[in-house]
Amino acid sequence: VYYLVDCNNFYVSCERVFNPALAGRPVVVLSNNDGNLVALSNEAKELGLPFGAPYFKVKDILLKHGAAVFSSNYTLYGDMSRRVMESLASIAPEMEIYSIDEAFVRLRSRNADPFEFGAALRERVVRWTGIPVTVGIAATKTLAKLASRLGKKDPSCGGVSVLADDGRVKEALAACDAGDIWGVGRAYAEKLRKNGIRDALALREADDAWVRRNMTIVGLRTVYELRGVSCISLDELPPPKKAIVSSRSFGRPVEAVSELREAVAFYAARAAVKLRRQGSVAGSITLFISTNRFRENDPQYSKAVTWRLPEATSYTPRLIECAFKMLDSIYRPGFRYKKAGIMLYEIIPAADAQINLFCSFHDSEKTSRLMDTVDRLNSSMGRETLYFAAQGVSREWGMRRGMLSRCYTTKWKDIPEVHAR
DNA sequence: TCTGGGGTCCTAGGACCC
DNA sequence: TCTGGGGTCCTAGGACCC
Repeated sequence: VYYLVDCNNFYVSCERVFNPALAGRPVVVLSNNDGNLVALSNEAKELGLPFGAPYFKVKDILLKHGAAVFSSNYTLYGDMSRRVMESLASIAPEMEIYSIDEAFVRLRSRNADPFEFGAALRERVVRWTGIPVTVGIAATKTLAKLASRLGKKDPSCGGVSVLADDGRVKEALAACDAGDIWGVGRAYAEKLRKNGIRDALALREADDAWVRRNMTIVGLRTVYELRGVSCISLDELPPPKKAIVSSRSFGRPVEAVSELREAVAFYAARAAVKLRRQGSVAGSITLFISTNRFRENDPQYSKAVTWRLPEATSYTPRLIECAFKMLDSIYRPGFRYKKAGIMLYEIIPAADAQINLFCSFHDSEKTSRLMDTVDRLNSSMGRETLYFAAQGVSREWGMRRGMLSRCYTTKWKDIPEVHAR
């Protein structure tokens, strides 16, 4: 039996844990740069605001209804996520962390009552973290996803939604658009509709050969999962990343190459940290820069370049040096740049890296110890305890986040104070 | 003025190898 | 008339997820 544990309006719930006055009010959390709505409380959803709406377009509605608005505080959400996952791990025999706010749990025991175990999972997370969750329970991951969706729509189920007997499964599938099934996106939903498959029950009963031909093996797996045949396994430990991306829009347009250099160094350094965290090195690096595509009357320029490194590395100074040269190769003056980013590819375990006979510089034990020391200082003493000067100090190009809450769980000076009288 | 940031997988077709 | 059989690697494009 699969259990999908899904946090309700996760980012909003994180804000509410430390700010109970937000209960019952419409609350939204914005994407980086205070760009779009990425999390909405139920009250905010009731105002008819769609996920992903640009903030500046819905600001007035939010203001009118007294909504609380937050910049995204990933330090807080990341730490709360860790707590939720640790709570689950304390009773889940097998578990996969699927995203920042979702985890799959599997229980093989035939003795356990699914509803009771689901309720236990839910109770533990709520009690230990204050984050409300919905648990969807079914025979496959895809059906568990559907179960949790239904659970969120039906407050009377108390946050635990079981989709067990086939009669109920059929009923639920018949009432569900095919496009709302996990694994069926916009394009496939449209294709299905054109072929007379509208609801998920019709998808489940679709012809295997047709599905295989039109939706590849991936689509066929989804169909099997709807039939109760488990095809998508539980991945208990995440596989190492094959690509690492670090990019951001700027808080304002950037024209000077000196500022772009800071940003590019900053992204390269972040990507390198992610790379080292999984014990890998990267063999190639991509840099892209672009202007603001929404400003149609501005001159537009966007360019990406990929270079192969002479030797795979995770050494930050080398990646920064490379990024600088790449920037010089594509930068053109006279444009208002809005975004830049670094991507790392050809990622392999550090121990497997091939040494280049013709390379004048090899990553030595010394450089890797240096990086290890920097990483450890930053993880124990706080982000950016040490960073490279090339990343810039004032970072005036940095992102806007004017409505940031405190880092209640990760910064000493932000810990909430409680006064008892 | 203002529009996010990460990722993965599959397939077809072409080039190449013995 | 009739032109083998078995592979790998790479790329672009398309799909999906949170």
